[in-house]
Amino acid sequence: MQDLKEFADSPSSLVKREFVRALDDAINALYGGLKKEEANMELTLSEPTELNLGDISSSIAFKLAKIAKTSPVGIAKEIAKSAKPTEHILRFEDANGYVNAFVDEKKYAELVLRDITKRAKGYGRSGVGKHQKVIVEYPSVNPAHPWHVGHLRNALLGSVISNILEACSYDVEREDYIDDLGLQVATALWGWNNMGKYSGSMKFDQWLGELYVKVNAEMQKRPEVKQEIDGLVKKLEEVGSQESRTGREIAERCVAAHQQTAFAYGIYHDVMIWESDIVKAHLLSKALDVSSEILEKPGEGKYAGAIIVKLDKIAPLARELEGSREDAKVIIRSNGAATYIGKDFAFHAWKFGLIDAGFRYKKFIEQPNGKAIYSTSSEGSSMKFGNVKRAINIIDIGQTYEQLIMRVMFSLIGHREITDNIVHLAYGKVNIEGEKLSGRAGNWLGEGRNYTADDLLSEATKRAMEIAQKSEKISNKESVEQIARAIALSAVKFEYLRVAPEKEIVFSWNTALNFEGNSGPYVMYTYARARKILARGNFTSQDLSQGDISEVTRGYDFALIKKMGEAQEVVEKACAESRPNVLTDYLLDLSSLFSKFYESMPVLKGERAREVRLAIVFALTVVLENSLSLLGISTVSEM
RNA sequence: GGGCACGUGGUGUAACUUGGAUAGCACGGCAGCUUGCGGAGCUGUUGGUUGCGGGUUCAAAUCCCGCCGUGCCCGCCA
Repeated sequence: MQDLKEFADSPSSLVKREFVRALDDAINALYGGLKKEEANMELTLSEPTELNLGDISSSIAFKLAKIAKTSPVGIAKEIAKSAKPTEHILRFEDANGYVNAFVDEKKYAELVLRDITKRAKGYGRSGVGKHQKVIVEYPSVNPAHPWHVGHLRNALLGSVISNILEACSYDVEREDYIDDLGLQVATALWGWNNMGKYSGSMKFDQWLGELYVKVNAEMQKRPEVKQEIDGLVKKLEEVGSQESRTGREIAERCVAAHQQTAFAYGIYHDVMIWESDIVKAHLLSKALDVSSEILEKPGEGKYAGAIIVKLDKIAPLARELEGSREDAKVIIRSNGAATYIGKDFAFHAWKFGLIDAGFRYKKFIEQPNGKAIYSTSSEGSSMKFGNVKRAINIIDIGQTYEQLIMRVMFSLIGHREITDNIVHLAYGKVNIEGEKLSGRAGNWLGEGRNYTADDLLSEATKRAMEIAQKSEKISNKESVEQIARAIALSAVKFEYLRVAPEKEIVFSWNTALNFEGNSGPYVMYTYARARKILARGNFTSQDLSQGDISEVTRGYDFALIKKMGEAQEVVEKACAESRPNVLTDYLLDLSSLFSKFYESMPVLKGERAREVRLAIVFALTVVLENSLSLLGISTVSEM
């Protein structure tokens, strides 16, 4: 287990703290009696709009001015005059009522460069998670068709958020919930029995998806098909039935195909939980036992025979539900089958260790990252999955209502802490050029409508190949394909991740295959250029000490250094908010600053500044590499 | 009927949680930069009453109230 002490202070937070202390001291000396406790000093901090205004800024004078009923300009002036320099802060100035600090660029550069070199791959990581156990659920695609471009968003978000949590010292369990008992699998099973034969010429999930679409079309023509499928849904739940065995087999083959997609995108898991194993473990009745106090079973009326939760119990804790058309939510149907909310509640009771499932697990497949995915199973051994402190569910925004009810139910049975620690990461839908992605209609696969995640990757790779083949910078032509693949992945991933999760995305080939501007390839390109400079300059990381730190100026070199000093705070922010776009923004900032540095400050011909600039370039490659790896994007040294 | 999310130049977006200096970036348009460490780049320029109207505040894209628009949800479907 990693020692959390090593994460004590990042360069940017260290300087912030010095700044805050200097301001505090100055304010106490000047206006000892003035109540400034109300103003949280941290929250007044920002970066000045221009480099020549300084490096850190505080708007504290505005708050004090209000209390003292004088002008902020005068207060800022006084504070700036009496604040004492610190180890890394040279001087203070006031401007427009702000108090600005000028960091000693030489000392700070040394601090940042040394920290990056020392921590290397660990640079940018944080200890805030304190090894708390958290389970992240994604993408939980029905095993009846391939992933489409919308499922990909879910999987990428889940995978990257897991990476970020891990970088913040959380102990992460990457979990995938497989509903092999639902209508979708029943539909596929009907097709399997009546319409199709798998020849092996196509990826299994693709084939199954097309079959699934055909069955739906058949259902429109012959209503009796729907009834047969409904019958299959029941049969699937019968432990030991022929249908349940075949259904699981089809689902497993489909999931194995999903995993090929996942691996191609560098998306991994630790454990899969199958609905059929949840049923076998009687998780539901155990969940009912612990929640019986809030459940009702009406003998008559609309909900006769079902087990329900009254919404008026929930509404006081979730005001969004007042005024709903319904007055209750069904947990168990009158036919005995659980609803989605019922299942999800039981599942979360397991996740938090409220009930024990006695699951057995077997190894499902060895992943390319060297770790196995375990799967619940009727055989195998017991393992320590679940029993977490926090659960993050990557589920689209349309399910907010259900997630809310499910979460609040825990408060009603006396587990407020569980409600508070189930995070519904509600992401916006991915639409395709004017229409919705519809699983049922299957408007995203087959016959020229290639919107599967596999289609996207092969299209992106094709496009990257065209560009990479023309590149004169790639010395080893045999690596062109591998490089093109890395570039294609970066383009697609970056494009998905740069948009805030809650926003809807209209999928378009043009933006998904963006290789310029705010894009993954742009960041990779920056990295490749930096690497080339290091190679030409024969730089090895031990040379860091040879750099003459006094050659650092207040130009783009220092701007870049400052940005690099923020890495850990950026990762912590991305983690706290579950927003990978915080990281993509950071990478673009870094890349853009490096480009400016590169254009204006020669490294190899930098004369006396050569060594320290090489060190800056090296530091940049480390920070880029670390940040990109959290996004699941790999680097190449030429492209 | 109720609720949720979104609304920022022609387009895609950042900043909204925690109010703060000239609303940042990219695409597109226009004009430039390569016998220079990699032009997938850089520089300049064009284009915004931050959906509308009020309010709070020294200060509002950000907070509050009321509207409008778009999408989604409120099922014994998952």
